[in-house]
Amino acid sequence: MHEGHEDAAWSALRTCRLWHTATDEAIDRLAAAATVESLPRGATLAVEGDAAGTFGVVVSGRARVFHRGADGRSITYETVDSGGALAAVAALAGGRYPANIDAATPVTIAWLPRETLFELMATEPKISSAMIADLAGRVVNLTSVVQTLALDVPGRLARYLFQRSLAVGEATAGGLRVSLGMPKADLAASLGTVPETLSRALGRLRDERILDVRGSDVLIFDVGALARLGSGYEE
Amino acid sequence: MHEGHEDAAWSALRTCRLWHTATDEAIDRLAAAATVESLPRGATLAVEGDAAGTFGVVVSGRARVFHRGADGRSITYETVDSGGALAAVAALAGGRYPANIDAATPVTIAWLPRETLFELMATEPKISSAMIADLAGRVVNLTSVVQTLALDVPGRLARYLFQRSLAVGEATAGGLRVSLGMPKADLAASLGTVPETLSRALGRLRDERILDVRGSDVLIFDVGALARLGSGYEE
DNA sequence: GTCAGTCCTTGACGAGTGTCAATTCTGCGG
DNA sequence: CCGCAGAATTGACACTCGTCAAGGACTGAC
Repeated sequence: MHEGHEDAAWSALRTCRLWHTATDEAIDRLAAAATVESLPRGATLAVEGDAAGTFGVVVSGRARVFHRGADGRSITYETVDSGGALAAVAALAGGRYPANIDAATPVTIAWLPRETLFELMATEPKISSAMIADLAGRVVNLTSVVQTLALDVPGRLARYLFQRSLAVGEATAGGLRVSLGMPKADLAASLGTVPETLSRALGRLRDERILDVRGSDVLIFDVGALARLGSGYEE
Repeated sequence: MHEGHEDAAWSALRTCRLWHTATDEAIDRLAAAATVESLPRGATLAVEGDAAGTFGVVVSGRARVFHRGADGRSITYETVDSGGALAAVAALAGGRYPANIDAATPVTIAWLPRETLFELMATEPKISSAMIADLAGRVVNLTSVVQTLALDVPGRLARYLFQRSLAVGEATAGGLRVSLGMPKADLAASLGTVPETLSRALGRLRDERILDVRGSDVLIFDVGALARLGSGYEE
């Protein structure tokens, strides 16, 4: 009944880096065990503290993994795109989700029982290496989140813009043009602040002649200054 | 020449949970490859960003893994006691330390070339499972660090005291007696703040009749209030 | 007992940031 | 061209927290 979905799911499972060394037959077994689900933007996929019997692979769209503080403000741990694993840590470590997950865009997820992961690791030992590499990368990524939180808002903004300029920066006559990639309100939330403070931070960087704001793009004049502000080694 | 050290090192390697399923012969090989080093309190073991060719196992004492912000303030990721692994992530993931490490007490460390870890994983596949469990636990621990950073200082203090009350709390007539476990200056640093603010936070909890300060111990009257303040679900 | 050194506490102040409210900007339909 | 709704900006203010400075308490040595 869901043939279209399941083909896409197979591809997503195939490209998931957790088991990129697995055989196609193993992927077939995974796909057979998977439950595919499509959800609109904003939908909740997992709630911090809930019991976790399954883990997921993103088939399409983008999911956001985050913590929500007492006042409702949120901190983003990571965003996961097509082929990425969700809640793998919950499946491996404990029975509970250590974070919330929601749909940053409309997403399709293939959910798998955690047992299939254990079976896969048992039958194809090479999978373990990929898993270790993925987890180690996740640890490094989380330390980066902590470093970001240690910065003030202009620093976090600079760090974000610097990383984004490497990814989608486009050299023009006036400077390096970078789109913010999302509405300013969303960007503010993902930097752990509010639109007012983001606006002031952008204003401050503009006053310092580091960049200029053009709607939902920025023109960067001094990439080095961004790197300096964002790395935490200023002055 | 270092017989005493190396016996202690062997025991530490034997108790390290990364390879608790390994054979004694494998531990012998590890011990033979290890370089043992003793350092005084405060010594630097690793610097964020440096190239990492080795990883370590704590033989005795306690090491602190932390990030240092631009202003010198530090955030503690974890503390590692005897039998714990240091810089394992750097060995596995990239070539560089993602954090600083120093000696919280005088420590003795057994340093191992990262290749020995790979050899061990290759010859004893079960090691991989232990490694995965360790890394997954590390991820969970780091998300807890992020949650802590999302709280204000009284919240962080409450979280620390709550966790500590579970570990070393001692019921007395006057309330639950908990020792802070370290000088207040060190506690302040490990909570990511300064002694002055810690002192005020303790004063505030005292004013709210949640606890009382007795030198380097606290008497807790209302454990539930601590749990509430520290979990981020107050009011 | 006294003295010195260390740790802890308290007060005053400023920087950064969230909140609330008012204003301006932008895009779009009538 | 006008008007409207949502987004973005700006200003005023309170609160947390780090810094600096001063004062107090505890410990150990002589």
